[in-house]
Order: sequence, then structure tokens, then C-alpha cells
Amino acid sequence: MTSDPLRPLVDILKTLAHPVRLRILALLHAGELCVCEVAEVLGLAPSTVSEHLTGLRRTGLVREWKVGRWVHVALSDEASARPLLEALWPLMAGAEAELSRDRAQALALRCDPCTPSDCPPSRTLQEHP
Amino acid sequence: MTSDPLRPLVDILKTLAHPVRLRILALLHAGELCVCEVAEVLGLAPSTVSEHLTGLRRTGLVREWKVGRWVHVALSDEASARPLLEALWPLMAGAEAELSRDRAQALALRCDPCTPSDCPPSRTLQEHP
DNA sequence: ACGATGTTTCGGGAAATAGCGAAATGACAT
DNA sequence: ATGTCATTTCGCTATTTCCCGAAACATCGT
Repeated sequence: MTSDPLRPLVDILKTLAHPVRLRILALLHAGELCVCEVAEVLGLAPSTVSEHLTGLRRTGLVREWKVGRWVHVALSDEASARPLLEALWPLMAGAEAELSRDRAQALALRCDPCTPSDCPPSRTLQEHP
Repeated sequence: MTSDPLRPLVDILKTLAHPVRLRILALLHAGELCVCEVAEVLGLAPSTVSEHLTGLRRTGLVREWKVGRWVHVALSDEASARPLLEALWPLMAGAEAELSRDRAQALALRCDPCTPSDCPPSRTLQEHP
């Protein structure tokens, strides 16, 4: 009933206000990943990561699409999300050490030898976007 | 032990991620107020407002100082907070109707005839900063 | 000293959030 | 068809957040 016009902004800020979700966004800043890789890098249960990603998608910060049996995730390219994300990177500068460790681990996963059926489809992932 | 480098940023985002605290910041964008005026405008118990303000002060977004028996509040002018606050106003544009109603009510309070002892010391407050 | 007024702290109850494992779902491979 | 693997949904518990009223503080006026 009470149409609370601040609600959309509050939803976005609440979504941002969690260390795991910030780490996910920083990871995706280096390129797209699939859900299982994110879970592996963060050391969390897949169900936990899935729930975080649901929130990030609900607020339009992230987009997902299916590739075979994997779900790929990337930062949103919508006009409403871009400026907000761009404003976010400098704020995370203080955590660069941890975030670059995350990126390195994602990169390592990506390069691991694995059988074709174990390996999610190729995607871009760079150390320093 | 684990010194979580994202903690400071998460704290700030959590502080921002609440409609009441956003309304307080928007109110203070028009000028300083005392705690009881903020409580009156928002229609909340003074203790509730006090607790919100404690959070805002903890994260360096506002500053407070005593003036007689009143506590005045204003936006922080620290270098760390300024850019963040400046980035915030455009994000709140969608709630301009509600926020300007708040400002108008604060302005009205300010102009109410009141006995000297009931009246907080003078301060600046403008409709459109 | 006393009472009045503004503010903060404290205790508690309701609601939201975070994490997990187990079970359900969907897509591929054999 | 069946099994496997990636993902999501569900049920649950633990923790945190939010709001209030009562009580404690603090400051002013008389």
C-alpha cells in the first residue's frame, strides 16, 4: 500500500552491503564465470552462492544465462546498473589484496587441466580488467 | 583474526541501506537539525532516531555536537564522506516527492512560534540547497 | 535544590538475513 | 532409460536488525 519510493534504492544498497556479494561483483569485474566456479573460489556451498546471485539478479546488478548445464554469470550491462558499478570499484580499492587473490584463484581454476565434460565452456577472464 | 578488508565498506553500505537513514541524510542535505526535530519529521520515537544517528556517526557520514541541551546533527564534511554523499543525491532523485515533503515539514517546524525555552538555537535550513 | 526537557542506553519482542544440507529440477552423456 | 553433474528450492537454526517504552543521563531555568 504505502508505496515507499526509496525502496528500489534501499534494495540495491542492501544487496551491495554484504562482503560475499561484493567479492562476487569484483570477481565478475574480471570476466564472466559459472556458478560453481564462484562457489569454489569463495569456499561457500553452491546453494549459498545461488541465493546471493538471486539477490544480485533481482536488483539488476548481474545477468545470468544457461550454457549447457552451467549457468554463466556476468555483470549487468543495463544503463541503470553501469554507473553504480563503476562507482563501486574505487570504493573497494582498500580490499585489493583479497580481491586479487580471488581473481587469481578463478584464473587458476580456469586453467586447470580437466576432462571436456568437467570443464565449463570457455569464457573470458583476465587478471587485470 | 581474519581482518576482513571489505568490512569498512560493508559497514557504510549497511548504514545507507535503510529508508529512515536515507531520509535523515536527505534532510540534513538541506541544513543542520537537532535530534528532536528529526524525530518529529520522521514520526519516530526519539530513541529510535538516536540509534539511527549513532550508526550514521559511527560510519562517519554525519557529525553531531551539543548546543545547550540539544544535540545538533549535520552531514559530515570529512574528505572520506563527501564524495560518497555527493554520489548519493542523484540516486535518491526518484524519491524527490517524499524527501521534499520531509524538508518542508522541517522548515515548518523551524518557523513555528515557540517560547524561547522550547526553541532550539537557530540554525540554517533551506528548502533547496 | 528541584523540575522540566532533550538525549542516550537498556531490555525485549518481531522481523529480516545468512548459512547449510537435503531434496527437487534440468540438461547432458552413455 | 539411467546416471551424473550443475543449479535451485526448501526447511531449519543462528544471528542480526528494527522499533519501542522505561529508565538513566545531562543540561537548563527557576
